Parts: sequence; C-alpha cells; structure tokens
Amino acid sequence: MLREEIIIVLRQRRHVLAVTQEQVAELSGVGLRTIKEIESGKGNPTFATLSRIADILGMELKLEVKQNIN
Amino acid sequence: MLREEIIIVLRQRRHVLAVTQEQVAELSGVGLRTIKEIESGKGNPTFATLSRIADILGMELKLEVKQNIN
DNA sequence: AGCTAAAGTGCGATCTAATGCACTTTTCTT
DNA sequence: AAGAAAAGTGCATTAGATCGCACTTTAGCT
Repeated sequence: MLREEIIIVLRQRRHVLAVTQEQVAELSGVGLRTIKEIESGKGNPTFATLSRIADILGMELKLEVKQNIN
Repeated sequence: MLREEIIIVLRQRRHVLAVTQEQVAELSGVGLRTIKEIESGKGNPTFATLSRIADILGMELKLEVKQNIN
C-alpha cells in the first residue's frame, strides 16, 4: 500500500469506529498534532507511531511479498 | 506484525533473494547504515524508508483490520 | 586455520518526525 | 443560518531517524 492508501484506510477505519482524531491521540498516546499531520498527508510517520495508531483502531501493519495479480 | 517480526521477515526475504545489505542499500536508495540499524533491531524506520526497502524486495506494507483468530 | 565477505557499531553531523500552542478553516448538527 | 465540534495549519522546540566514515565482529569458504 502506498502512503496515500494508508492514510485513506486509517481515516476510513477511524470513521467506522466513530472516533475523533483527538480520541485517537489520547488512546494511542500519539500527539494530536502528529495524528493531524499524518491524516492530512503531511507526515512520514515512524513505524512505532503508525503501529500505535493502528493498534487502537484494531488494525495492524503487515509486511508481505507482493502478489502479482495481472 | 510487531517490529521484531518485520525485521525477521525483512531479513528472511533478503536471504531468499540472496542479496546483501549493501545491495539493498544501493537498490533502494536507503543508506547502508540505515539498513544495518533496522536489521539489527535498533531502528524505528519511517514509513518511507520501510517502503523503499520493501519495494526492492518485492514486498509491500499493508494496513489491515486485525483478524480475531481464537 | 586463514582469508574474505558480510554484518554490526561508536562517533558525529544533518535533517526531520513528534509535539504543544494558538489560531483558522471546514464540517457537522440543530 | 448559527453555533459547536472536528479537522487543518503556522511557528518553534526537542528528540530521534538518516547517513557516512572508519573500525570491529561474525559468518562462510577453501
């Protein structure tokens, strides 16, 4: 997934769970400013940061071999 | 996947492809020092860095909803 | 065992992610 | 339309990611 896709997925998931950026910040321990930057496409988050956010959204980061679908 | 798992997967994949850290560095454009730090468990790479490495290893980062397998 | 390639590390420089604060803009809800 | 809640942003600071260089350690090979 490209960075843009990650962002979209993050935001979608957050909306599904009906939580605000502020709540994500509080629950994940990541600064609100950082959440905002990531979701507005300005960030290049570290693995740790992304991981903490994914976590409280009930998601996870995976590293997989690319599937060659024609 | 936890950070440790990511590291293991990265290294395994690199071995399967039979490339050195140095080659990964050259091919991905990420500094050799950074590759070394990540693989030796000392790094907290950014999404961009991880992505570039994954890319040249024919892999990709994914963000998915956690599956609750008992 | 000896040699060589590959991997790990201490040090130091530079760049940028993470963060808070205050403010603006956008998106809702009524 | 008005008000409130949520999201976005400029600015400044701090912590840490990236990186090169030189050196050490480990792993593989003959």
